[in-house]
Amino acid sequence: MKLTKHTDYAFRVLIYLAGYEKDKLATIKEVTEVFDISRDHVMKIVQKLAKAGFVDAVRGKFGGMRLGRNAADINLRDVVTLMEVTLAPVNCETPLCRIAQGCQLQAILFDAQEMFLSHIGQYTLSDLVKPQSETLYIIKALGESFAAKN
Amino acid sequence: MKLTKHTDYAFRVLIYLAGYEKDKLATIKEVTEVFDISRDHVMKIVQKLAKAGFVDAVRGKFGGMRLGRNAADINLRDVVTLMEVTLAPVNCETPLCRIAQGCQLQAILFDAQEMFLSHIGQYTLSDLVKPQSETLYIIKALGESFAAKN
DNA sequence: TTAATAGCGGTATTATAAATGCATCTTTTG
DNA sequence: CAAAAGATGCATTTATAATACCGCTATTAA
Repeated sequence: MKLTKHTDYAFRVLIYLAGYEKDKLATIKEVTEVFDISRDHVMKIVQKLAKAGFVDAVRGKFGGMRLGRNAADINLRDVVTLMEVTLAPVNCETPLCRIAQGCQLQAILFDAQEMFLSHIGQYTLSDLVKPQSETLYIIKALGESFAAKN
Repeated sequence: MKLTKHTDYAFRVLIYLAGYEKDKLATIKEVTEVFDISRDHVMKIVQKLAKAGFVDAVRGKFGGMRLGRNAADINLRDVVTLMEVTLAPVNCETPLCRIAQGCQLQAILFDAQEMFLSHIGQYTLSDLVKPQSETLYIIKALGESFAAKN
């Protein structure tokens, strides 16, 4: 049930970017410092998000990243399925479970997983960073405090 | 999202016991051999199940175990919550996430988890081992083949 | 045309937690 | 009291997530 930190961090990055003015670029360094995660780690996550089109990464001096599409078009389910390597709740195949054939539990667990995912699928990034929200306020403050130091 | 093998194995043990005649005892050894899991491992799982009342463990010679209550009274959600140590999809507290305060994602993920659990909660062990089911047939066969060898 | 900035990507290492194994105990019955 | 069977604590191994390292490529300004 527990999601990996990759997924967790991916959400943090996306939320942070969603709080930025559209088209303004945030650097890896900024995200790294704001969330206190290692540069390399943020790098991997951003690359994955970039490949999936959730963020645009701009190389070179004055480069950085921004959302690759509108926050309202970034479905949270898609982020989870992108970041999580193993989603299956159980592995009945290797090694093969002696009672796998005809086992009713598999279907129940997979349906439950689908319930989990489809609930998340009801939301987009824009639901996490609403106009007057506390989250937006906090992000702005973090961004400003970073800008002041640099 | 992935459940631990402890949970997986707990289900296998319960399913196996549910296929037994009521009050007839199965030994750890039998479960061990039938599912090809180590004795020590099965032990741990059975002990946890016993403490929760899902199985009755009978010590001493001619001991063994049986279901601690009717299969229809063993809710699958309770089994999962018993066996899984960490159910929380994310940990926003340690270390504290900079945007935890007012974060909408937490609620969404926890609600999704609740969706997962409540779907499982709609079923009991009796749904996994129905009277004419393939599962019951397989269990019986496995039990007989074990008995023949011992 | 080079220095500085910033993202890319493969590989290696470390940390954590799950999975497993070991040793020794108690309980029950013939 | 011996054999069978479960109880329990601790140690070890393994898997995988998390992190770090290193050299690369792209872009821009002096």
